[in-house]
Amino acid sequence: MIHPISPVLQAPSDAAPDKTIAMAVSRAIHEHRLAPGAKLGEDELADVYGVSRTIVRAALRTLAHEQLVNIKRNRGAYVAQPSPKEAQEVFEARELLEPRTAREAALRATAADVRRLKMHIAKEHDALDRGDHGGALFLSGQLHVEIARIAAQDTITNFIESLIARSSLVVALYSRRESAICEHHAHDGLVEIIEARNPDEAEALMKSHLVDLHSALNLEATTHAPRSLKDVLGGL
Amino acid sequence: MIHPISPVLQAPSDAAPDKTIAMAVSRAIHEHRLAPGAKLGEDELADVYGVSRTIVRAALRTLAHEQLVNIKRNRGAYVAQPSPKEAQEVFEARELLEPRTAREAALRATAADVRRLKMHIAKEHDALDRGDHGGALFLSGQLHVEIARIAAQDTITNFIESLIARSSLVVALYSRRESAICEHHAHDGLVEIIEARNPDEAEALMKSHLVDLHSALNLEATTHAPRSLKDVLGGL
DNA sequence: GGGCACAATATTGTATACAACTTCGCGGAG
DNA sequence: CTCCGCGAAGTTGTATACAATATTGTGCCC
Repeated sequence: MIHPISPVLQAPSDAAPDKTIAMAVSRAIHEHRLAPGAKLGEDELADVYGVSRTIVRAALRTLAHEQLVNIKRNRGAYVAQPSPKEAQEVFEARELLEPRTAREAALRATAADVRRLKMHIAKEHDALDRGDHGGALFLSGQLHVEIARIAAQDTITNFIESLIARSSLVVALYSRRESAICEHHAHDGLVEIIEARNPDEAEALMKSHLVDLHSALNLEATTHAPRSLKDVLGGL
Repeated sequence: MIHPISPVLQAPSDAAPDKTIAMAVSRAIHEHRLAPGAKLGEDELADVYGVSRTIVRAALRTLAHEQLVNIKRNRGAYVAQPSPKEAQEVFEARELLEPRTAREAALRATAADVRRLKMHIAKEHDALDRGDHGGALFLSGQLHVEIARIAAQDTITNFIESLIARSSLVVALYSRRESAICEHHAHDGLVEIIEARNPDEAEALMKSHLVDLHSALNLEATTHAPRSLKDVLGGL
């Protein structure tokens, strides 16, 4: 079976243009080039990508459905700012879904799958070495998607994709450690265990990996409210 | 906290018109008034709802994202026809998510919540008594959403909503018993246990309820392929 | 009579024009 | 000086016009 979704989050050039734009913006969010709260003006985007607002609106709608973007009627689209509660929920959901997919992946992974995962990790290391922080962040999330994909449960994989995209926003808002990227050794370990076809350990390791990530967040409602301008500059 | 989503799947009249249409179509699918595979012409819908194609297209896009509708580029939108594999996945995902929400609901349900659930069941019975098969089918699914809502995990609730919508299509395609609606006694039992604040039993009962539903399906790939015309009339 | 090519029709995709709404700035009244 | 209201500018929402693509129908050729 051929994976229906492009593994690099890049639309083929002959695809629907709105999907191309949605992916480009999505990627910019993943890589923390677009901060939570950033305004996404329609004319501006239309100009950047050389299409009409019609297309841009379709793309924004897609992103809104994935909860990466907030569309306020008559007031425009903004990169989403998950509340602490939402952030909590995203990770709880991941902790529910991903251990299961890790287990399934350990059961089903082919040699080719494992090869792909290893290549993925190599790219991740490479990006970090090159100082491409954004790229590493993005790839780090995508590894989780790749693992879910091996489990061959498209429905759950789609959920996970959506959760990982939102995790990017959560990390941008609430990460307390500077580099809250998945530590590489964690990912190395995961892939090794999948290669070893050890479902129980894969499940457990994924769970603990997610708990680690979760606990690296600072979700105190008091410190980080959904950062509005008033809030940021309120002291003055 | 006020529930942000309308519990009756009906958009307020002052809301965005595309959401109104999306909900109307969604409901028609829920109630099996729109069969899987039905073509959803843009002009036709625009005419029915008295809006321009712009709005209709937005609505169709929303439905496509929920996987209730399949949009084939340049060829139109059709009510989705989940494959047996997809059907399987939908129920597996439900079996993973819903027992958890049932547990949580049993822990958190207020008296008002329980009252709402009971009223919901009453409406369900009522619809059946009136012979409103479609309405009963719809309400039956919505009860699961209501329970998820009590768990107050919006992220997971959204997933479940999406899964239940798709379940409607799955039932339309693969149900082997005539009335594959959740049996009322099953729902009665669920609500009772939630009222009794018994999380363990709630979790177990939801799980077995879903397994029941799942096993009422005939997912043999040979018998029910995604019904295309060729397939239906192939014998001639 | 069957099959293929081409024209006619219908439907979807995109851009643009216009309407509605929000926001910002100005000016006057208190 | 502050506050309210009004108007201008800018942005989003919707409808429509046009372009591109798929589908259907017709007629010619074999």
